[in-house]
Amino acid sequence: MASTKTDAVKLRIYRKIKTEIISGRKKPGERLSIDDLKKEFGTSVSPVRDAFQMLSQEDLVTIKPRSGYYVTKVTLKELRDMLDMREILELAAVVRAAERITPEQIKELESVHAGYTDDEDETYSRYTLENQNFHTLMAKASGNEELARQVSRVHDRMARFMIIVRSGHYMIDIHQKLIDRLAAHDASGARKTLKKELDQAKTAIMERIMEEEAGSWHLGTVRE
Amino acid sequence: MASTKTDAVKLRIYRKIKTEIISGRKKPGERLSIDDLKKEFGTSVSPVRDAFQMLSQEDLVTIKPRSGYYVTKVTLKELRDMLDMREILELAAVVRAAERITPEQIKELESVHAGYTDDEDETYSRYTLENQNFHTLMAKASGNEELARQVSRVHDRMARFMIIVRSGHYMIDIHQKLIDRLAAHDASGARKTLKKELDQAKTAIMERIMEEEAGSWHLGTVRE
DNA sequence: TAAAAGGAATTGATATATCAAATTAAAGAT
DNA sequence: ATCTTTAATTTGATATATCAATTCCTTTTA
Repeated sequence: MASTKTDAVKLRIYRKIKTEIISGRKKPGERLSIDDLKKEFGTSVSPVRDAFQMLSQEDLVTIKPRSGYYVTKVTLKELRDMLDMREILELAAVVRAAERITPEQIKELESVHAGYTDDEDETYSRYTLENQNFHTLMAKASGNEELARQVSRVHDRMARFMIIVRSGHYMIDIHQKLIDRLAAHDASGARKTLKKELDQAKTAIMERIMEEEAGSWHLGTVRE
Repeated sequence: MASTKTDAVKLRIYRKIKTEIISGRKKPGERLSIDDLKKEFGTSVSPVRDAFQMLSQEDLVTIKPRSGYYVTKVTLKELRDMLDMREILELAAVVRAAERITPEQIKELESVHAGYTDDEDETYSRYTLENQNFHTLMAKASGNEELARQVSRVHDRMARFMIIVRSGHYMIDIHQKLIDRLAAHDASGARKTLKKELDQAKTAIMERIMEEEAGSWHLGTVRE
């Protein structure tokens, strides 16, 4: 996953900006300057523009023609739509995965899952990343690559709102149960378990948003 | 939808190539030359590259770095995945649409549907376009804009394989019934009706593909 | 003082130039 | 004659230059 010397410059720039947006370091509404990036990477405008163009296609960057590039703002409505999308895609994926998952794929899920601990010192972003990893792997086990890619995409766009519910080992327990149900090829059990996790996550996200951003139209927007 | 003078050049180029790919005029595997496009539009390389970059993000164009831009090839597996995706997305959409569709949206669906006739003289592409339009409108009625966009995207990628089953007024009947069920806010009825249409379309597509492209790895690929 | 108009500065879009990789064709060896 | 190696050509990637729009600040006027 790391950048190699064969990678085009635009891909390195693309990854850098994407990480900054997903992690929340670059706030919605914030301007992304071509000039800054080209200086940072010691390149010209072309690769930077290519990178922005790609990110805009993923809805992470919004282009205001002849004006500038901005981190895409997310409205409450859009967040709801994304959470709904997540449910549609992941529930479809888990049912298919339960039918056809292989022992190797179970092992992969377990190895990602083993990375979790309930250690409070662990960084927030590490949990989010591993969680995203877990869910993407599950989607891949569905056998539908397009479905897996869409799951990953939705997670990317929601990453900065993702709240990992870890109270009382909740996450660890539920992921473990999900692995068990998948290994037993129990589709409806796996579906029910995942639904519980998704509901929990949705509630946590919406509650925190409502508290923190009450009265504000956009979410996580940069103050100007 | 037509290009206006305020549109950036890259958008006009983007639309042109997209139409050519979706309609099947540009065949999978076919090379798309920057030089040709820039001459055709009387511009320089920059807008053409931007357009290609956008299309590659939608999986309509594949970039081979330092080599060229090609119309994305579609394997049988990928077509299956897309048909599966279509089912996942559209079934989720129709259930939501049945719950919340407005009289205005019903009217919109009816007006698109009224465009259908069983006239054999009508062009194939007109049917495909109207069908895509109908299904996108339905997805929009779900209230989830992200869902609607994904439905539209999947239709774009599958457009050249779409076979409208019109024998015995089948399409007309089923779309009419779908409108009826939506208007009655009958979610399970609407779902069942749509499922029937999707199954029919899937079977028709797979059967024709199997016949016409038997023994070939890729679908609709340009002979070289 | 505030609003509007005009102009300067910033910045992205497009055009042109240069560079490097990849493909293809040609030449030589087996 | 065919396969391999190498050189030439094609073509995309990147860099630089120019153009045009937008933004923001200043100045003027009500």
